[in-house]
Amino acid sequence: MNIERPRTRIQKKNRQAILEAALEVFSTEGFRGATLDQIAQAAGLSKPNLLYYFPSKETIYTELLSTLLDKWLDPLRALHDTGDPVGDIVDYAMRKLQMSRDYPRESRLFANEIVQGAPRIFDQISGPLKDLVDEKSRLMRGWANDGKIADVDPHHLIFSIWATTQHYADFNVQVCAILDSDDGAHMDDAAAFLSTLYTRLLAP
Amino acid sequence: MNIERPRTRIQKKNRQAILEAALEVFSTEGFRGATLDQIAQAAGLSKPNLLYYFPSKETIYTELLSTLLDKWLDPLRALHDTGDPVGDIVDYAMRKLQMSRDYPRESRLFANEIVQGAPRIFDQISGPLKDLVDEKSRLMRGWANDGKIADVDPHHLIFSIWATTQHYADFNVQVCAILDSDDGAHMDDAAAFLSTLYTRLLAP
DNA sequence: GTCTATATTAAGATAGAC
DNA sequence: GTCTATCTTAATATAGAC
Repeated sequence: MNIERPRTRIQKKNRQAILEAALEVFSTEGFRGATLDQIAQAAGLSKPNLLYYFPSKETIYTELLSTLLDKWLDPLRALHDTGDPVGDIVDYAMRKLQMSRDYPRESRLFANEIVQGAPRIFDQISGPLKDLVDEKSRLMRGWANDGKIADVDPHHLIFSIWATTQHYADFNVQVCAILDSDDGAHMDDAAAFLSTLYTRLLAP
Repeated sequence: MNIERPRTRIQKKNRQAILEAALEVFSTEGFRGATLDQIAQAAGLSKPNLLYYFPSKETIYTELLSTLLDKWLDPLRALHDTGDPVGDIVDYAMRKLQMSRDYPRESRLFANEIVQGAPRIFDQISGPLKDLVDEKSRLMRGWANDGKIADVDPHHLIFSIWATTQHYADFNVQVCAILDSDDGAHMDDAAAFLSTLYTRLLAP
């Protein structure tokens, strides 16, 4: 307790390097497709050394998933009443689109997991995630009852915002191929389109 | 050439059983996650017998992908001018939603492939798929120029229709968990929501 | 904490009998 | 066409020296 422990600093640095490398590999290969060799190489460590920091491949993966889910839900948590409900919801969609632009690997990590049936994160989806969605759905329901936004199903509205924004991360290869566009060059067009889409839908 | 060849009938039946089993397994496990053991068992064949019909795991997978992509694009091909452009586009979205309801495994097969960078189907995306999308985008651009639909970016409109409809197949586990709903019980609500979404967007 | 070497499975694919 | 047996490789994980 008297002097600093440099070992801890090294540990933190290596753990971070591993999680960063694991995000890179898991997000493009999925859980089964990723190998510890790939992750170790990307992290600049040997495979046994990697397993010194995490007991198993599964542990790395689940730690990644649950850590990132929290960050992933920040935009939805931030949704609240500022006096302009339509603007609040459109802003939420824009923040989600920003997340897809800035953190596409996180988005693809979740996409891989959910598409394959959420075998390792189902509890967090049916628990905390569902609770948050239900809470924000009640908020939107209230706006609809007050005539502040159009009367649409809040759950399906949230699904559509997730789908349309995450599409630019999860299906990025397809989007770029069809638009003949580099990564992210089309994001301003996407923002304009989605802003129009949800503004017209929600106008009371 | 004189009498029928029962071997051919057996071959066709087994090939079909293998492709059906492979669709089931690949769509939930992804290419790397799926094993020939799983596919063989699901098809009711031994593993060597399976490899008598297809030379490799990769062959099964790519044959599935390219066969199904064709069927998958039928709704978009069917999009044409009937005199009611807004209705035509909404109908397209409804047909796509039907596909997600009726063929969720096909949707997840493609989702797995695209999310992971489309390593085995990229050529068909940047070729035939892009051509079809560009053609239908020109059609919609014409409608917008004639004032028959609102002036929105056709490519991003198509992306949003894909995203919102396929979401109900690809992220089905999450949708069901959040809605506390069984498979497909919410599809009518989804149809109503999406119909409203695109009708309001496109009204000139 | 990090390494080399290795144990242990699992999985794609083949050989060869029937 | 179908099977049993097997080859081969790759991948997770561990042992044990340093």
